[in-house]
Amino acid sequence: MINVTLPDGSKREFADGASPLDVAESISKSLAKKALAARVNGELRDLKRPLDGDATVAIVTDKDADGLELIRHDAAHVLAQAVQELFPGTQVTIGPVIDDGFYYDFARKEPFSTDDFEKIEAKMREIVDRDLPIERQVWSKDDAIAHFKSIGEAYKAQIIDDIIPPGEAITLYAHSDQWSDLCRGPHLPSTGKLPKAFKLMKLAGAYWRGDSNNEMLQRVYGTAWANEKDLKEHLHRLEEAEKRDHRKLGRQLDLFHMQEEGKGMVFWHQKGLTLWQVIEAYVRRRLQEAGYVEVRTPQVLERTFWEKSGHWDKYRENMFVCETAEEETLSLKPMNCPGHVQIFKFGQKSYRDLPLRMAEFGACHRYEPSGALHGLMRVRAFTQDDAHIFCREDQIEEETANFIKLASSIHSDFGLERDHISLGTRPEQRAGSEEFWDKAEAQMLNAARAAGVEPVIAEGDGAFYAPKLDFQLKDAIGRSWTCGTIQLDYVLPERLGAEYIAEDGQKHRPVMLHRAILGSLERFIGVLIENYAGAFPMWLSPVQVVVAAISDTAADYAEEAAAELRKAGLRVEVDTRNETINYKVREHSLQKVPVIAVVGAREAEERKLALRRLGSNGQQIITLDEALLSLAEEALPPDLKRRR
RNA sequence: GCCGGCAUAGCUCAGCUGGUAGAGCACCUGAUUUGUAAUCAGGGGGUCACGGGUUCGAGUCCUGUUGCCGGCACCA
Repeated sequence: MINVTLPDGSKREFADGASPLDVAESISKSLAKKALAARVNGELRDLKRPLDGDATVAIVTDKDADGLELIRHDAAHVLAQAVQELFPGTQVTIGPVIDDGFYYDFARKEPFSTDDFEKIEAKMREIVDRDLPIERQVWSKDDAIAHFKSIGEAYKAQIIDDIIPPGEAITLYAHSDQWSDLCRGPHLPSTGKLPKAFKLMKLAGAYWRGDSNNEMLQRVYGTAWANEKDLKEHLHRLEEAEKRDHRKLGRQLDLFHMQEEGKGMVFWHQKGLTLWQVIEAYVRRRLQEAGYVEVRTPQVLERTFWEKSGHWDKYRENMFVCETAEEETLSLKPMNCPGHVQIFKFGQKSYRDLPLRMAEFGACHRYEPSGALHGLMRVRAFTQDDAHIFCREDQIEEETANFIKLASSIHSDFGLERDHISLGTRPEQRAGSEEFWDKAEAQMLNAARAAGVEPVIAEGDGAFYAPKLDFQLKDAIGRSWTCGTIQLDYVLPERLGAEYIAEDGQKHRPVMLHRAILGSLERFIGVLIENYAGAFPMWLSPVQVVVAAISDTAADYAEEAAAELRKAGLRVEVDTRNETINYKVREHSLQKVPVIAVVGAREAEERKLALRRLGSNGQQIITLDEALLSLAEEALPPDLKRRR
């Protein structure tokens, strides 16, 4: 006898060998029908796998997050079977679940085409209709390797060989006798349980085992949902997200453009630059408040300089190098750190000067691989809101914690929600002892916790000389970008000979904290555009108010009102064109101007403004004097608002 | 950099199996002086990304290059 405890706390008895499916059936026929898998003592298991003994059992259906994951995993398997049926000779490799769907990597000489998708999807539906029982099989490692080799699946054989410790058993999941795949499971009880709400999305290349030295496989991405409605909603969300694309909005709102001759370089138009300047001024105030000093270092420096810093050796491929008529070799700075060390080294520094927080809006150039370029998010010329904190070792934690608080406050002032903070730990290739890394990783973790955040551990993602914390923000379609980082560095001060006089009168080596809050102005503006879909809050909006005249009779007053608003510090445009007010409202609304001040004969007469807010079609008629006060107040950056 | 796709007017796009380029918006001109998301009429505008090739003839087919898009790798 097996005692089963259900989620509601009730207990039932079953014969030995009973499975979660029996449990589901004992509860209700409909539950058994909807059941996809079960959580047995917290572990996700196949529905038909017999219970080992007394257990708590929760039936998983497509309403659970677990259920959706199973559906996606099975969709990947069904995709693989469909592809192998349609394209014999194609080898399978791996097919995991990802956000919103799944992918499967195939090895096949001829490229797949998106034209094949329809055919593959039809075959997938056919496999669902076959309702093949999905069976869990336990194999020995050697048998499994021999099996996959015998059927020409070299990649599978290699995975098993590399990943599974010798002697350990592995599981295969078989779609009846038609198809099987190496898999930890669990899976649905049969292919018929897979909802047909799936769709193949895109085709891409991907290196075998994620290593660019390996051959490239063909990756098919798909999405899968519990039902047709969820699928439709997902596709709709993607369409909506596309409208927020910063590259599209950058053109529509006349913020910036890029062109062939300057790959990865931005031409900032007037409105985009205004946004930039507002952001820069805000960050400058926040840094000044937080005890930073601002500096500026040269754009181009001699090769010998970069040799000393170590970049010539380690980073050469990514540097823009140039030669002069006098045969000097120079490089555009790819980062600001070595320059800041020079300023630190200039003259003598005392322990009383520490921590020294040295900031620069530093324009850097990096020769990024062409395939990495992506709108404003990944460019070759960018401006970091960079700073280096020179401090003693015992100041690291406090400085790091304070930095995290400052960065969080700034991100929140911009209305951005952080996805997560990641702690990049020791990479495979690294400098420094294990003790050093143990200590450094603990310092970063403690500092994060002191600032009230629990970082997600990114194994092996640290810099080669020390761990780092990265602030991850998401774009419109869910891609995560690093905006903000703090990295510990003992190496550069050593290399470049930075030192200070301590209380003991001796020279000591400072530690450096590299840190940025926005990351780069370019990327940050890209994220901002997508976050707001171009409809910026008043304080960031390149144009805050458009004064639109209804007819020529109000034109003079419109100019006068605009001049007054400008005097109050607002960014204002006037529209006295010979167009209807409907046309003007539409145009400025599409340009996402937060406030349109409509003025006609009445307003001119009474010295008033009819204010219309973006996104509402009501209006607020107030006197020009009132408007000057209230709009100026509204347009104040968040930090200045707090000071009042 | 690698795999795949795409490239037609300022923008968004149409142009079937090769027969000599089109729409809407934008722009310019004129009329209209307008009350909260497109006033009407007329006009100008394209080496069809660039370079080779096939053909009587190429936007369309082949090929090379560049750029962009989606991934992968990279991002101290």
